[in-house]
Amino acid sequence: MTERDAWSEQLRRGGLELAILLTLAPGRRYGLEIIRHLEAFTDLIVTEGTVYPILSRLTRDGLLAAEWVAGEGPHPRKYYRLTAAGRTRLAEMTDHWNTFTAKIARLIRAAEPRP
Amino acid sequence: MTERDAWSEQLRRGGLELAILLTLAPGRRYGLEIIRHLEAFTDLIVTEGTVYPILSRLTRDGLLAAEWVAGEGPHPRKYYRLTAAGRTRLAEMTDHWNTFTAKIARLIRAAEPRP
DNA sequence: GCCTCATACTTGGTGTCACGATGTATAAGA
DNA sequence: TCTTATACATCGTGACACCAAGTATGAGGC
Repeated sequence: MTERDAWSEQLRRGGLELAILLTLAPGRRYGLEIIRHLEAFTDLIVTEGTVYPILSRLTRDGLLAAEWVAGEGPHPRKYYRLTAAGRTRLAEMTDHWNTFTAKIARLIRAAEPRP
Repeated sequence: MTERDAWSEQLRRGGLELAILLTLAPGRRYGLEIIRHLEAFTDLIVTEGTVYPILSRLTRDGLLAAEWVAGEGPHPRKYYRLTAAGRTRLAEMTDHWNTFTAKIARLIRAAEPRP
């Protein structure tokens, strides 16, 4: 299904992981907070079923550290923050992102009708 | 395996289809030619096993048209060109790409240490 | 005429991953 | 007590790039 926007889903696949790490760069945040921030700040709609698996994977890989905090809200929250490894990795990924988008941008310019 | 660069592969997934369509925007090209052009023009390394399935899918979806041409090289070549639908779709995708990268760029700026 | 070698396209199997749906738990408010 | 909002977790699914191996064609050497 969803033949139309199958591609945009593909596109997100690469970007979402980076987007989540970037969201955590300024400081710790919990799951739903990340979702709301992404939507408010970039119009990127992501659901829980998408974000939680990514957060789990990033934590398992040592890029994030998780910490339960109770008493702040109606429900205990699991806060995530970047580890040192996560920060290093984020820098690498940002770098990679920039060079990759530059390549695509170059193709886009080459594809435009001659000016 | 390849835990390290698993992400960069993910990133390519979204961009490759766009990159291939962009490569075909100026005119028709055949499979290996697309691979060589991407490598020469953008340093993007893609193998046959990656490109041909994408070309098949895009053709099946009506975005590309294929045509066998013999006598040009040592082997008959299958040339691909954008259809009208493909051109429309390419414009949509380019648009989508631009807005998406703008969102990530915004996150990157927000993640930088305050200047 | 045979044998490499480069060209060119094809295909099957594999692993990864976002996404939707569903479920569980907690506590405030009516 | 019953609803509602918050918050996190997970299973199943389908899509898809990638690797590897395979097929076909003709040119050049000897």
